[in-house]
Amino acid sequence: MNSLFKALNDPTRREILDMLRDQDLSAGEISDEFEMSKPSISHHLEILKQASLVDTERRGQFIYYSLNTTGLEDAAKWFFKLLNDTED
Amino acid sequence: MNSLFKALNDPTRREILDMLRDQDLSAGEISDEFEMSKPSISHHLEILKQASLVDTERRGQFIYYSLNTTGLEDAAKWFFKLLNDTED
DNA sequence: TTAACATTTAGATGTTTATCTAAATATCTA
DNA sequence: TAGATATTTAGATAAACATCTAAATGTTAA
Repeated sequence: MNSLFKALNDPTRREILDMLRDQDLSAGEISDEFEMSKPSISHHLEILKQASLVDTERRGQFIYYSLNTTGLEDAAKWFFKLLNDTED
Repeated sequence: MNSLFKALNDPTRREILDMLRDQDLSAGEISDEFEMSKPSISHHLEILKQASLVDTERRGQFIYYSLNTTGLEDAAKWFFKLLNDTED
């Protein structure tokens, strides 16, 4: 759970997740959307990967990133648990 | 959204939220559950409050903390949005 | 009104994090 | 195989963060 919340605690990384909702994107395509160096984006992608929020797949020269919905569901469950069992 | 994810990105704060599911607790009662100084816990509580994850109410000498379910629901909605509109 | 208790504020310190540039690695194509 | 392109790794730096102790503030009760 630690790596998950760590990964979500950055606006750039949340925006990357948002971008991946529509389509898979290569590291370069993601990087193009930000005014930030490629190594920095690469670092953000690595943190998202460690948190099981994205998956990767090499296609030729490119490495494509996609959302890992299982990871997202696990995060959503954490909130459900907190909300559902709460005494009001 | 920034203060929300920042608040969630700490195991102590997440445990505090978990404790508050069952009952409201004073700052001291919360502090008793951790091997950490009272000022540190106070600081964590302040961050949870800024994120609208908890509310406070003074009762005499004590200040009681309770879960703010609205704040939690907003967080849950963020995950829903990411999950529901995703192309698979 | 003073002593005791509950909580927060202030200030300091070590660690983690986001970012950069430079260099390394991997793949494709001419 | 050499050059070009895509991505990551390494190393450095400044900012943010978690934690501590000491001091301040707020409340109760004798």
